[in-house]
Amino acid sequence: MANNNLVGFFKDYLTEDTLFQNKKALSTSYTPQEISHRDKEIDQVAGILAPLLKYDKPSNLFMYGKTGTGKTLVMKYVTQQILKVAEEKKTAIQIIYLNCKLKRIADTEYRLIAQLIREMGKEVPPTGLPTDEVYNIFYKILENNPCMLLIVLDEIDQLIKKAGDEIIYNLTRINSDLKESQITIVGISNSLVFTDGIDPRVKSSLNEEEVVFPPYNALQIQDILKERCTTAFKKDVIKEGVIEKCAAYAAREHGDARRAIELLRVAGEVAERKKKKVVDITDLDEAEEKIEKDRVIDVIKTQPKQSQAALYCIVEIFEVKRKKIHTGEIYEKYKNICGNLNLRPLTQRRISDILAELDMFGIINSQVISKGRYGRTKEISLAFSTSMLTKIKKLLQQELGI
DNA sequence: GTCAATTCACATGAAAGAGACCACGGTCTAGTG
DNA sequence: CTAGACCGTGGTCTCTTTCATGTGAATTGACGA
Repeated sequence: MANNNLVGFFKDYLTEDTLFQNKKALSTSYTPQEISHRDKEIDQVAGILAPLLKYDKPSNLFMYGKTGTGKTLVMKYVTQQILKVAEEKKTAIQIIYLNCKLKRIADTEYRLIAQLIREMGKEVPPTGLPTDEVYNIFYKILENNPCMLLIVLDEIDQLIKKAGDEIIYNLTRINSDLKESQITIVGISNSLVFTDGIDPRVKSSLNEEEVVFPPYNALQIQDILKERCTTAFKKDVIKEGVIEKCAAYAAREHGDARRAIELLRVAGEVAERKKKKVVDITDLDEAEEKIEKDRVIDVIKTQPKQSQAALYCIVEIFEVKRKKIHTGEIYEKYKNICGNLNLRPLTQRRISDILAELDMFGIINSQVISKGRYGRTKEISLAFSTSMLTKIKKLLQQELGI
């Protein structure tokens, strides 16, 4: 675009009518006025947490449910309402919401407590202090400002997996020492099975009450999407069938409403960029592809060099072989490549872990298989479509500086 | 032919080391009155 | 005398390595029919 046109472009851009009315309604952090199809869960959660308002300690609560089933939404909604009442009645309630998945915020014991302290308005160095010390600071704050503290730990499974189950035990133990304040913990988790390996004491203290969130079915997702659409989009922008398809897609992905909403938003953006007046099914398909591509690219870019190199090996081998690949082959290739890249080759043990990480990010599919006499290995294939292969390869070459 | 033992090629776990980052307290240094 | 620079110590955290143990079915080989 020539420079002299740019001003015109921006002006056009401003006056151009957008398909959206209130795009925020489609963002992940948006809390709608009313939450549909979750009445039962809201009532349960509210019932369990209500004692807070009377300065009674409620039971610790545990919430299960797959991603996008509205756990966080329900929790935020209920806590908002509690805070509203608390403000009216001048009840000292503090609610701290922490997402344990966010790196460098609450993924270790130290950081979790440090973050809690920060939320309560005191500064703590990000590292350098002994963990006991941080506990002491936390304890003192609680003793000095008596309150009912509700800690919501989202994705608590990540925290426990990385940092062990002692944290929860320690937090619940603080309670018995506290005279003025009380702590209640709410754990939110995606996986139903994660409590299996943890200390029974921790389990019982955490699991005093539990609420399970079933996945939405296609019809429910349709309802939710329709509701969001009326606020988010202008009238009659969404063509018939789009919402239905969007819902069907999400229902296939274990009823993930968040995905469905994101899909709809991206579809809107795609249509808008094409200067269309409506969003139709082709936009939806394009959006699906775009989301997938962006996700993969985003993950790859944020990976460390070693992981990128490992992935590059997989891509290269796959280009030739077009079949499932085994760990051994990758490691051989990887060792060769390291020389060219000026990388210190890691041990096979580490590469094995890196492969597991890539699997977790959904970049590759790996499955442990036994080939009988010929050993046991991971069978690996790429998790993105082959049409993206060359693009990904180029991206990797660029990242690695080949 | 049948069945248990063997074997392969890694997976998976645990522990511990290296190196980065950081806070804290003590010591040293230079600037100030 | 004091503020700031500079060290040493002790702490966390991430990424790795090292060592050890586990694993599941194809293969092997002994055994009996």
